[in-house]
Amino acid sequence: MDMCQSCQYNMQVIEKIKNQVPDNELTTKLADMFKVFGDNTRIRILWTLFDKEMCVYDIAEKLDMSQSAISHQLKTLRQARLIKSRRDGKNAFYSIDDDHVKKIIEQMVIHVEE
Amino acid sequence: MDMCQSCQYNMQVIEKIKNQVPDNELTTKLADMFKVFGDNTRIRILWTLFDKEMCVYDIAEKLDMSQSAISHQLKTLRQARLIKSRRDGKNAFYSIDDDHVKKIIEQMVIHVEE
DNA sequence: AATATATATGAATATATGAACATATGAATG
DNA sequence: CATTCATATGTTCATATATTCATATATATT
Repeated sequence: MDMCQSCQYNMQVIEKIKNQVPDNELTTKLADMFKVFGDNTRIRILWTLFDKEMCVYDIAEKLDMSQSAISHQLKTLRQARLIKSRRDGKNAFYSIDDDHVKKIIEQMVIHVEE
Repeated sequence: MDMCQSCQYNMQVIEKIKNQVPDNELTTKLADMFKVFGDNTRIRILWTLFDKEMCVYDIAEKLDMSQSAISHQLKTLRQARLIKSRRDGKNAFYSIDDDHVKKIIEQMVIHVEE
């Protein structure tokens, strides 16, 4: 695949989106995905999972929030396929399911920090 | 500045955010910025402005929406400093105000397309 | 089987948001 | 200065969203 070695951009995709406004299907998909990132709790959950997988209780404790609130947001993130879960006994361990997640957040950090 | 030549990432920023979850101030800023991108109309407006500056009426016509709806969203985008405006007689011309905007959307396109 | 622990889920509530509508403002032109 | 054209804004309404609370489910332990 034609890919920039440094930044991992797919050059074909970049070429494709250069000029005209794409159809509503794509822009809606984009907006919906941005929405998933558009919540403080979800951003913090994702960040927590950058290092390593964690179980629900530990995420809740680390972020000082209720188990229920975290569980609800985990569901949202899972449905968006940004994270995945695995059962291990009583625990459910969650981890990042997509290489892009970190890059997407990094890009936004650069934007808000600069 | 220590910057990747290909992808324009600021390496210091990337280093900084590597490990722990940052304070709420940053994550809230991030989430709020993601929220601005998290709307179909705003994504389409930004895309429309990638090529060139445009006036409100032309944006509304191109996206087949009311002048009022577009104007409201332009305000949101302007407050987030993603676009800027200039008056020219009766018209207000809007244009992208930040180099990151395109990269941020591109990154998300890559995510949803792959 | 009964209990404890971890997680998920449904309902309710409060808040945020986007668009429509009506109207106001600003600038050019007769 | 009245009118027209372009844009901005305030209000209202319907919908979406995040959290809390109560409860259900799943797994392990005794």
